[in-house]
Amino acid sequence: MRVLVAEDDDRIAETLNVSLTKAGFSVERERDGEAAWFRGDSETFDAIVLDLGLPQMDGLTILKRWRAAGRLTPVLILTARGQWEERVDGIEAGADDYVVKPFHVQEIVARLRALVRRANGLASSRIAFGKYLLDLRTMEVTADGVPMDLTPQEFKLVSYLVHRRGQVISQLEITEHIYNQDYERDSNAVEVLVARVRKRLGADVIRTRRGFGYALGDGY
Amino acid sequence: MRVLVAEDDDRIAETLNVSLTKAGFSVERERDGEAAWFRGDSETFDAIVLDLGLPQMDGLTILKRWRAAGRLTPVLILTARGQWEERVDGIEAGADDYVVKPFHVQEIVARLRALVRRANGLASSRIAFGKYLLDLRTMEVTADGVPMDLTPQEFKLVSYLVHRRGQVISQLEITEHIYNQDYERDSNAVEVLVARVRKRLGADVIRTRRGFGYALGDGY
DNA sequence: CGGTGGCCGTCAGCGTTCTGTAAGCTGGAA
DNA sequence: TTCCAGCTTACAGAACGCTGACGGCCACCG
Repeated sequence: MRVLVAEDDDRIAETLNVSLTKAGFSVERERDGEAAWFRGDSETFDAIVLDLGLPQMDGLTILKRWRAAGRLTPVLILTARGQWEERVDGIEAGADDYVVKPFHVQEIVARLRALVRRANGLASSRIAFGKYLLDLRTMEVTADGVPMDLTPQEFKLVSYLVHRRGQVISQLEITEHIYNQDYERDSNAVEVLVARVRKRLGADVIRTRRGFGYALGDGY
Repeated sequence: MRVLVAEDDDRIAETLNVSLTKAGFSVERERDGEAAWFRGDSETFDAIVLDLGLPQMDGLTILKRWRAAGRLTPVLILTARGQWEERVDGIEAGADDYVVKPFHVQEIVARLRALVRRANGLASSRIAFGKYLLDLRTMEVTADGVPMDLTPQEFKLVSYLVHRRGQVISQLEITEHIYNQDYERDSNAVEVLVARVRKRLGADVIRTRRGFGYALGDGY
């Protein structure tokens, strides 16, 4: 497990380094924002610990850039006590978790483990597709942070397609997965639903494979 | 906050039940190991108090199974005085904290609160959200030092939402975590409760995500 | 012991939003 | 051109959540 620690305070960084190493992570460290952004953008880590108050480039900016570039590496944010707006901003910018300073190192370790597990397992709580971000925690699909206001059924459909990205899925399969068992065989409910999603997210999001079913559009 | 107490001794269990309930937890209890394991595996609790000496299935086994299955619920272990090895084993098996019998109930309460807080990434027992301050010890919500006089149920709701800030929580989840097991399936108790909290703290505090559930409002 | 007040779940009614259905239309494939 | 899978639109019933009123329950108090 490779972790990037982006933290300018030497004392904190050293504490993290010791504990994380002991916990079996291999730790890389950067002290300024620009360097941190570059490494996070060009290398692959299993998780990143990101202090919001970095010199050169602000932590939030870094995070947003990564997310905009489609980097899905789990990010744990370090924020000063009581800066709750920062936390909210951080989450909206795409942080997967945050910890308030001063913190217990054990906590960071535990949370990093959880993040990595979640990211490796099937269930990451945030999935990017095209310009959209699907968040299972908030049950939201956003484009650049703007919520798309999907209804429950619409969300289910998108969510299902995204989870099976790259595959063509028949109407029957869709029906079975997003409806209860008491569905009507001959019903155009799915077609209508697809139309509704297209109206919200754009016609390209769902591609029709006439005679076979539907799939996420190219580039999604 | 929903807590599972896995304890075979009726007297101890009852003591815990009373104190934890008074402290704002909703308590579920199991007396034997197998039942405890099953419930901890299949339901979600915010914390678990686990006696190591349970009939049917040993506490350590239970804990290991939960951890092996990826259950991250904070677990506080009850262990007999002087059983030093048990404690070590417990920690290695994935316990988050332990208390030695005989114990002061206050200590359990305090430690449980700390566990729940830590599990949710909150450092202090006083948590700010928006202009409000939530104090878990006094069970009070204040705005600029002015108490908002929430009733116990109202406080539970707010507290739960704050602990899970950033997530959308379904009515079912809310019911499960702030009421005891004997809840009515079809009841609008939660809706009414939400309305009452909004009347006190302002309509924005709780956002409705129609068809999904509730979440703390933007900026909280 | 009876009265009072606060808490809280239930209920009925209402407005809003969601969603499946139906009916007619479109467009791609053969 | 024909045909049919899929699209579009309108609509009505269902689902959802909000509100105000009510009453049971319990603690407190005279």
